Amino acid sequence: MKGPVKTILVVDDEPDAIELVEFNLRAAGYRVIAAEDGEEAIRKAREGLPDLIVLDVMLPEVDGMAACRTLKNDPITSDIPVIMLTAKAAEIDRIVGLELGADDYVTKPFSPRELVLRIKNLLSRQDTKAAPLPAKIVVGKLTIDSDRHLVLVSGEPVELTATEFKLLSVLASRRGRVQNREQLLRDVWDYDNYIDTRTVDTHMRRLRRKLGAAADYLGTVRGVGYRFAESSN
Amino acid sequence: MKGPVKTILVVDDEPDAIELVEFNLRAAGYRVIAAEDGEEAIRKAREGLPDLIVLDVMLPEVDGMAACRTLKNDPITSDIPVIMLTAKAAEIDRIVGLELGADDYVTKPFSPRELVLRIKNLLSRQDTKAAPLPAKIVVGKLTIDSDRHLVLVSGEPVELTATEFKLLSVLASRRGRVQNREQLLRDVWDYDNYIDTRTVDTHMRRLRRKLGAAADYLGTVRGVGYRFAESSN
DNA sequence: AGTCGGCGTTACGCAAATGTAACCTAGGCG
DNA sequence: CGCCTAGGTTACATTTGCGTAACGCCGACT
Repeated sequence: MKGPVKTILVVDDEPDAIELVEFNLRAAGYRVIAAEDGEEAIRKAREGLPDLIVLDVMLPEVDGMAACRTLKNDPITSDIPVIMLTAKAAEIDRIVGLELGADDYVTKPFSPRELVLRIKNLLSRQDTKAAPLPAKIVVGKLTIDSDRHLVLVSGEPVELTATEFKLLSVLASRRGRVQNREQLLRDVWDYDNYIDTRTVDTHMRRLRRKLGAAADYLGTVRGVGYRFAESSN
Repeated sequence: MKGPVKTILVVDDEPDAIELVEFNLRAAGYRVIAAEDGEEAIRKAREGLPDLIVLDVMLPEVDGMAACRTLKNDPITSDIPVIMLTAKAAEIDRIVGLELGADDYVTKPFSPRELVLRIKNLLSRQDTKAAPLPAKIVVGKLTIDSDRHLVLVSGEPVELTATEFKLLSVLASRRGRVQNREQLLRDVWDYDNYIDTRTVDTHMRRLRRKLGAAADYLGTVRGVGYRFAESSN
């Protein structure tokens, strides 16, 4: 399933840099719009509502950091992921400290490949974050009803704890897509970052045991994460 | 405000009929999935969870009426409005008499325009179903009469305070669905936000004690909230 | 003023749920 | 064939959530 074409707003004051990035993003299948200073960037972000913004730190007029802060404070644009381009790695710490709300950082010079990867990463995260968990999910002999907080396997109710239920719901709602442990910790444990990733394994184990016959749906993708699939093996 | 695209499941064994309906519904902005017999219809309804079902009365295998009854008896699909297609107007009375639970009837041949109008009508009704508290709720040995502010357990009146009564009513009116403490505070205590969520627990305790034998209906879903259910344990 | 019932809060203890660590198993690679 | 790593499995200490009871405030009624 292929989503609609994503639009990226690229902001840099050097035409050469713009051209390079633009060329590579187009090649990767994105639509690109460009801006050359912070003011233009904010205007185009508000008007074009791009799916992601690549923003150079150093800009004439309104500089990149100020632009980032403005974008993130404006409810219209605050959900758009921002990748900041910095000249020196050392700058990143300082920028992060300012809590501008940028979502990722890339140091110049960067390989176009790396930038595209980071963009993909951020966009996919955005996709999965947006969709709220559906109220009911029915797959084969498994039924998940969020309203009633009820799980049925072949019609028989199964008792799950709150965490187990949420884990199952998140996996099932992303049917077929592999979720790595970090994603699961983020989505099930709500940004509670100080939890060991192996904890996910333990809960998967508990889930599988309780689901019995329906445990087949919970597949492991070695080295990557877990996935909800109809035919797992 | 434009909601998400609605999905309609169309069930008919004549490909021509499906095609006609499908074309017109698509034109009206709906997503359409199709099924050709009752069994397929039930399966696709459970898995696809469409927002509405258009169901022909005459079908091979499991016929339309049986399918309708099955759909309406299954908690997963029972909320989905069903429009039945019948060949003769005279049939409608008979079908209504069977109390299948269908929400509307359209006789063949029908104008696509008419069908679309009825669909819109049913869907909008679905959206605005903000369910006010019903006047009377009777579940097993428990009777709640809002008008008289009266609760009976196995025919015996039970004295409840105003808060207890409202809490019980709200829970009972959402039978089966789990309500978290915030929801209960909102609906029972009317937006009085400065109340500790643990207060809900205390009132649940008082309610349970007063209800005695009927306290079984009040289930706890650990980590989530409370639920009114017929079989709690 | 004094009493009383209803309500929100707080304290406490038990049991379920949870996170972690340790050990075991199996798949992938040389 | 044996190592190595990722994940399965198990056990356990800790944490959390809730039932329960007791307290104190407040308004109504006497």
